[in-house]
Amino acid sequence: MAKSGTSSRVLARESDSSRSAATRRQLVQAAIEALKADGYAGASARAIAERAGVNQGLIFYHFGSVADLLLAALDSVSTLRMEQYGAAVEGVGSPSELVDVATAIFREDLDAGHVTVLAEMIAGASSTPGLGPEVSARLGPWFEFAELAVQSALGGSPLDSVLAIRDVAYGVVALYLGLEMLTHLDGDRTRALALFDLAMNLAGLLDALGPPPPRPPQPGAP
Amino acid sequence: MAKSGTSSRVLARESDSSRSAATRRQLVQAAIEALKADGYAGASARAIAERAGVNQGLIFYHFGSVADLLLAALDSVSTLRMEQYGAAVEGVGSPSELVDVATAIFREDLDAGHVTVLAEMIAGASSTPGLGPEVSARLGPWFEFAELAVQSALGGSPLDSVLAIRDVAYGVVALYLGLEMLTHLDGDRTRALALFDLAMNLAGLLDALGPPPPRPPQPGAP
Amino acid sequence: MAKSGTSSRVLARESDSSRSAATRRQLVQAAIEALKADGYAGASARAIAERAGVNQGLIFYHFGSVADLLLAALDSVSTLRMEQYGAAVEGVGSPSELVDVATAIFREDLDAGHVTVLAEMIAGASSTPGLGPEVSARLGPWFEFAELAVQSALGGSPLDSVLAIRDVAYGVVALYLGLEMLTHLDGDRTRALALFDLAMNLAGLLDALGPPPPRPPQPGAP
Amino acid sequence: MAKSGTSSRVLARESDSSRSAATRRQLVQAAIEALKADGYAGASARAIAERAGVNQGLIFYHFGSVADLLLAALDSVSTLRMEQYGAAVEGVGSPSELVDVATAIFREDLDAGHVTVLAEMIAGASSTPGLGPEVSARLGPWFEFAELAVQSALGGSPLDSVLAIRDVAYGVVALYLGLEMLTHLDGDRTRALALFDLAMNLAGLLDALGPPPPRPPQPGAP
DNA sequence: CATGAATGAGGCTTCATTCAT
DNA sequence: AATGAATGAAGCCTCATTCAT
Repeated sequence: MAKSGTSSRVLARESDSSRSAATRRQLVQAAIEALKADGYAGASARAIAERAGVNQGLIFYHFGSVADLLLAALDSVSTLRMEQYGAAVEGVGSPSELVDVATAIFREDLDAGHVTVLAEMIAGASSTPGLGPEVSARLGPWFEFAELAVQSALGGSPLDSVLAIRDVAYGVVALYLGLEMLTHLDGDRTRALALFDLAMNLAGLLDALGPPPPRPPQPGAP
Repeated sequence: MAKSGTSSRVLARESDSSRSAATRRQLVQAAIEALKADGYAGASARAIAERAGVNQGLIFYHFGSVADLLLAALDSVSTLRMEQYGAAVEGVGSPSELVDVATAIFREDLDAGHVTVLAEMIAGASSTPGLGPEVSARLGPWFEFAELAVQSALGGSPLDSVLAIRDVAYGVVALYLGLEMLTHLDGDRTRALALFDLAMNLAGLLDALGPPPPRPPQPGAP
Repeated sequence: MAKSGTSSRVLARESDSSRSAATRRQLVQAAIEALKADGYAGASARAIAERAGVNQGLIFYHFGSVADLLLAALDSVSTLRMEQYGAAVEGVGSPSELVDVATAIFREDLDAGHVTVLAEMIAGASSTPGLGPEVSARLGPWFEFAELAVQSALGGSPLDSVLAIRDVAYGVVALYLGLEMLTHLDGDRTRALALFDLAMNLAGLLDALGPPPPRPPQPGAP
Repeated sequence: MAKSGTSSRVLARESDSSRSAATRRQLVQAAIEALKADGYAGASARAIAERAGVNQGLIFYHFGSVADLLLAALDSVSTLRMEQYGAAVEGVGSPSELVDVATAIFREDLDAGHVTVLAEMIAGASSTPGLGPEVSARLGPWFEFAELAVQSALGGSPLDSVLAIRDVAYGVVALYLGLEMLTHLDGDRTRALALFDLAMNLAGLLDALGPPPPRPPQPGAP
């Protein structure tokens, strides 16, 4: 509808195909790659600009600061992952199904290093004044999604009463983060994946205890 | 006699209270504090030396490089924590006792920031070539201790057969790490501690299922 | 018809209220403000454009370079001040009247920062090749006005023979400049204003010595 | 007495001949030259270091910031000039003698550009947050010296009652500053020097009015 | 052992200016 | 006329490390 390039600077968040948007996309992508490959301390303006094949000054022109670019990178990863996660969890109704889906997703995350971005930003926030709250705010979706997933798997099971969904979700995110860090550190996925197998065993138990899984969301049903 | 730097010091009475050792201790301590306060990227030679009230050059004289000093700091934290953990877990015989002890330890870790050092080193390893394997090697004791703890709580329970102790231990360390990172990020301990409460509930269930704790040392029992 | 940028604008009714002229005026005004607030080194293209609420590129489109815009700003301030000065000095016939008027003008200059622009440009000229002569040329009116004023107050007095009007005028401008700089530096007007009081005392002496002011335009006198 | 190089960093203000002091001296000298030649905006870290033939980082090692180096440069110029001024004014007892001495000094200042440093720092202070008060504080000696000089020339004359010494001194400094700026701008010393001739004429008048100049400082004489 | 000075590279950010649209 | 994107140099400052003393 709007012709490309006339969108005001503030609103130009969506991927229009203007030159500006292309540069921004390149920079965000390069920032993500730099975080994955060289960690927070290695994601410098120079390194990112080089990776993007773009003038260093453009980082500041488009994002104002390196930290803001990194936050944009985190946003990008979060958004994409949340979409992916949401699609994957759709239709999950039992613990074992959830673990199944989660395993596939986790494998993908490990291979592509998506969560590394999150982990590096969390750890890096210690070093950059003012970054902490920004990163913290961007964790919201991760918690929300985890709650959704936990709810969809555990809701109605006997554990529901014992476990506060919100707390479990917090732990799930923490565990996910920790597993990614350990795996990234030594490059050995097997130990983390073994845990998912183990989770699958437990999920089998829960499946048996739980109610015959109906169709997931049943608003209005007493 | 001793291979540790007492060489030309005539008066060095005790093995490691030479001036050299004192400096080393100061630097290690300062490195730990720098990692806690300013993260990996903030733990620079200058920052550490300043904190230690010591000349920058001494870092390189005593440790060869900043990275090596940071590793020494990690070693120090690991050793101290392992001793503490070991002492705390001694005599634990049931899941609920373990969770009890773990909660106290975790609270201490959060307050003092011990695990922050570990987390920052893991995340920072991405940015410094060659650091990864060194950090990885230093994770060994953490895994071993976690296995010990899990074993002492779960051994003999019906879950013993379903769960590979080693895998659970891996997950425990990951979770611990992730919880510390999240807590450190937003400065809110309540959500992490809620998880421990929740774990206590679960442990209560396991207590009931498990066998009356057999061997562990029972002073006072005739 | 007019050589000033109304070229392709059909509707440009008045000679200089075209859009172009408005932009130029905004930029000149913003440059003046930038010089007052942030000095020469703070009057960058970006800072000025931001202040003007206008695109950075327009500075170069309309003025060719930042230096040229700053010169235009200096021109603007000079012109406006000269008009004001001229109006104020009109009808002054004695030393004390002159000091009276000068005090009011000086106070105004201090409050509004007009002379700051001049001082910053003079000092800044050292840093920008080729700027010196341009600024120097723009000092002409200030000297001329000062001569006029000195002449109108001292002309015919016994001092007239001892003092070269032109030299006194030079000193007056220098003093004005110096007082503005010192005042601007520490934000304390009192010391500079005390000097004007003192000048008033001296002027009183000169009044007594001088002849009853003869020629100057005396409207109303038959 | 103390062997060179053992003086603590804080106290090392005086010119000892350690390597450190030599570098500092070079940097201060280079900063002065840069201010004279290229003004405040041209006195960048790079430019100064290059002029000093010294690594850029040493500026920050020795002075902490460019601004602090520039202040050290101002200190250096002030101190040296004050010594020179003090020596020159010694023994001055009449207005004409003072003007005589002042003329010689001014000529020297113009040729060497000493006051340019002061003027550039005053003007530059607008552009650098926090610099103003520091520069202002360093003006103290200039005012004090001017008061001393004015007092030694005017004290006891009939003008003494009409003129507040302190205010006149303020004006003298302002005039000196302004003359230096104007002269530096257009490279023409003649107009400023003509003013000193003019001052000499006035001083002649004052000499006649004043008391027979005794020997200047007469402590104990009622 | 310890100090402080030095180095050269690289950190983030802003500069004046140009150019395509 | 005006916009916004781009460039390359330069701004200040900190980095890890080395070396002479």
